[in-house]
Amino acid sequence: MPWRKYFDVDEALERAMEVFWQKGFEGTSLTDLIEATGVQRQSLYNAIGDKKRIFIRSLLRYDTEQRQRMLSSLEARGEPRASLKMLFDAVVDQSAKDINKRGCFLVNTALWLQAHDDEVKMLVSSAFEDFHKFFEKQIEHGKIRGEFPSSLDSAAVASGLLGAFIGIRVMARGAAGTPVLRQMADQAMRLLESSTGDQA
Amino acid sequence: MPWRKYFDVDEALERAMEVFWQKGFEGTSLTDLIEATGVQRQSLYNAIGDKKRIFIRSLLRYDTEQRQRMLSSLEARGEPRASLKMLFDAVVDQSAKDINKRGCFLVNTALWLQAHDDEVKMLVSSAFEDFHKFFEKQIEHGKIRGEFPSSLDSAAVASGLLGAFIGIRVMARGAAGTPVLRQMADQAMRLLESSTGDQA
DNA sequence: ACATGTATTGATCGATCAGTCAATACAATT
DNA sequence: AATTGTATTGACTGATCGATCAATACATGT
Repeated sequence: MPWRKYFDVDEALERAMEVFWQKGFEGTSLTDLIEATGVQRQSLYNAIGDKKRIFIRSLLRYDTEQRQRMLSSLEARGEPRASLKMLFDAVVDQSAKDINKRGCFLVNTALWLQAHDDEVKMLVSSAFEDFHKFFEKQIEHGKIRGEFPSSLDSAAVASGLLGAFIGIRVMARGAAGTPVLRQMADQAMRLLESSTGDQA
Repeated sequence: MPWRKYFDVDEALERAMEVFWQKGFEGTSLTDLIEATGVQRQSLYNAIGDKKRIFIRSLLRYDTEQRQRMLSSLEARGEPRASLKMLFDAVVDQSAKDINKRGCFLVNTALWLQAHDDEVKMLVSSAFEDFHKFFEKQIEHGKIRGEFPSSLDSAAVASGLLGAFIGIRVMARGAAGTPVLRQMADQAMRLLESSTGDQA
């Protein structure tokens, strides 16, 4: 019967993800993917599919390995304020260290949703919805624990945090230095304090 | 002597800007530009330059006509709180109306700075610096006028506003609906209120 | 009316793109 | 060891990319 030995698809996807992450869909050629994965064209097609499919699989991998893993580990701590602070600190830290200035694969993709089909749009949108839900849940939990003022509009503040997060990720790609990113993160945390307008 | 009649370079740049704005540098082909401007290849090369040059001229045009015009008109009002509110309202409004979901040309470009050369990087960075300065000046002015609490860290809040602005612009490209954008804008305005942490 | 010299035009360049095909390599089954 | 059938390999497809060339069109200055 047939030859059953494959190259490691997961490993290839990991490499492909890194390339797409940094150079985007249009900026990445199949030649780039071949060089990065060490896998020949036809083998990629056989094992995964065409370029769009490789991209989606890569994005999916990022979503589960980076975003979901991060969020659920933070969720497990049970200390909303500390978790949110850790999240924003981690983003700034990560951006400062990232010499390639890759930012966030999901955010990078979100800016060019029009160029992609509905499958990618759904993936990105639901990832951001998930992100929003995470923020909202943390805020709700924090309000119960007395870490945040109960006057906060959890859903609205969650949107604010999401926006700030994305802003940081965009600026981290090269348009701003670490100090500004740090300020952005600090200001995001300020949204969790009660403000003079809340009582109105 | 020579034939002195040209096509309208400014008009061509306006059309080119619209295409680059929506599809990005890599997503736009010379054929796209020719169709959009109605100008032949060689004429574009003669009058403006190569694709990179057309892109830079388009981006420069956007920067002066959209960003600078908006900011200086807001600056002229002399009412910082109202101006900042108008800015964020305008962004949300504009995003809601924009059927093509173009977002902001500068933000779109900022996410792929690595693909561009230093000239583009400088252009985008200084545009964002300018944006930051605008926010900071408005906050400073508002503090003097008593519209904002003097306890605010103007530079830090300016970073927060810039981050929020960018976040809105990114999500407006398709990953979120108008209600979420509105929440983001409202939360940005909350950064201008005094919060419990300010006195620490 | 003629000469001048730039603007425009259409054809075309080599490079690269995503994707495919046919030949080969080789492990598993008999 | 011969057969079987998938994995791999490298050559190749037409399309499209940005950019250039040579020929033409034509307003201007004499």
